[in-house]
Amino acid sequence: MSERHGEGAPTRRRGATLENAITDAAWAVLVEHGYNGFTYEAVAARAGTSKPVLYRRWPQREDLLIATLTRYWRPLGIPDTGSLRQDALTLLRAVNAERGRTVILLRIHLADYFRETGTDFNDLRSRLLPADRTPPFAQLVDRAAARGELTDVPRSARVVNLPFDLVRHDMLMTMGPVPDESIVEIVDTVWLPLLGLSPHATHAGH
Amino acid sequence: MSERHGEGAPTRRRGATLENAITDAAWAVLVEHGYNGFTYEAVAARAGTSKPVLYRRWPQREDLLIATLTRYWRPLGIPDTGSLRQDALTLLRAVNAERGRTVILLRIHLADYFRETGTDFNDLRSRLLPADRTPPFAQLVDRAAARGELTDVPRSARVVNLPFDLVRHDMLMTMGPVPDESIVEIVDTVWLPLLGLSPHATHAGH
DNA sequence: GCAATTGGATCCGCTTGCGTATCTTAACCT
DNA sequence: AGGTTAAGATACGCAAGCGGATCCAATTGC
Repeated sequence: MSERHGEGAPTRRRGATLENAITDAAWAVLVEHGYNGFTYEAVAARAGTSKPVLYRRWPQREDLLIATLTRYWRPLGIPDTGSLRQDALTLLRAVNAERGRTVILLRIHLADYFRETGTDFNDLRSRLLPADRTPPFAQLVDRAAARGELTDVPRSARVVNLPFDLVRHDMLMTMGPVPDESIVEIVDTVWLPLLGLSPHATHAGH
Repeated sequence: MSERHGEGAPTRRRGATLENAITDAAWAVLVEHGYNGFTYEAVAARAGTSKPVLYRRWPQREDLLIATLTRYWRPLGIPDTGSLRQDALTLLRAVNAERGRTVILLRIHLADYFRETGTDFNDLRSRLLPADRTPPFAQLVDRAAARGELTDVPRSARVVNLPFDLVRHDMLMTMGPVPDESIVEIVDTVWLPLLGLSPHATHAGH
């Protein structure tokens, strides 16, 4: 900004305030222009600062990328409503709301990054998340079995993670969040029947 | 190539021969470097020719892209083996083999193209394929119902297309073809049970 | 065999982003 | 208050790709 804003004293950000402003701008650029539009010039311009400020903190583009993603990637909270169906719906809605853009970003817009660095989505995830816990839906199913809502037979990961995969699939196809009816449909007409439950045999119908 | 090759007469391609060589090179560049690496210079170099040759034929980058994709996008053949399970396996294997790279390319590497042009995957598909026929899996299910293999109740598109979606999902996640066991698993442990069939109740087991 | 095409090499000016250096001055510390 | 830190503007040479123009010669059609 070479312009003075209004007549107020020129404001100059520092430290964490500045870093947050920059990673916010970086995120916006990433979402709007993809990894190849993710240039130091674009991020600096968007953040209202200049390239040297970025280079001083993140010498490599990858450093800036990681810092940006870290700010926007939160581990999912695992719901516990007492009903498998409600747990599933709640979790999928959270995924849809919180991760709608992130999933697109990671899987699609970062494809160039993965190719350039020779890395993989899993490499990136292990840099963002501490450990590999059991997948969210496996936790839901385990708890439902412990409650007696499901019989305690082994189930394939494919069936257990099916709703997650289908929602992710729809997000990738539409490049955005998924309508809520799709989530309900996936749970009620695909997943619960496969597990041997009918949607309304459980408590807490919809 | 300013080098002469061996001592043979310098060969100069023309017409269709040249165009095929160029679109082949363009495809290779697209697969290896994505849409942003899909430059006239890179394609020309790869094809062993020069930029003006490309510009003479395809003035816009999009023209070259469409010409390239057209060469590599074939409508799927719909199998008819007499058994729903075999039909499904055959179709999914064909998708996996023929479209493994294409799906990745279209969905992921062309994300930048879609954003830049403001277009959509469906826009592109309608430029590559003539009409929108009924989806492949709907045809399989209709035929199975006509044979009496399935009862003739209405089924949601979600359930009908489930195997296609799951294979596509796996291809997108692994950025490549899917192991054959996944295909069998999807059909036998997910789809057929959902349709009310057990994998081996039909003829022609695996 | 000769003339018309057209493939292929080379060069142009332009733009964008890179990564760094320099300089000012606002914001903070003690 | 005075000194230190670092934000932010500006400029740099470099490289890649763009979209053409120019030129030569290999191929083809007649």
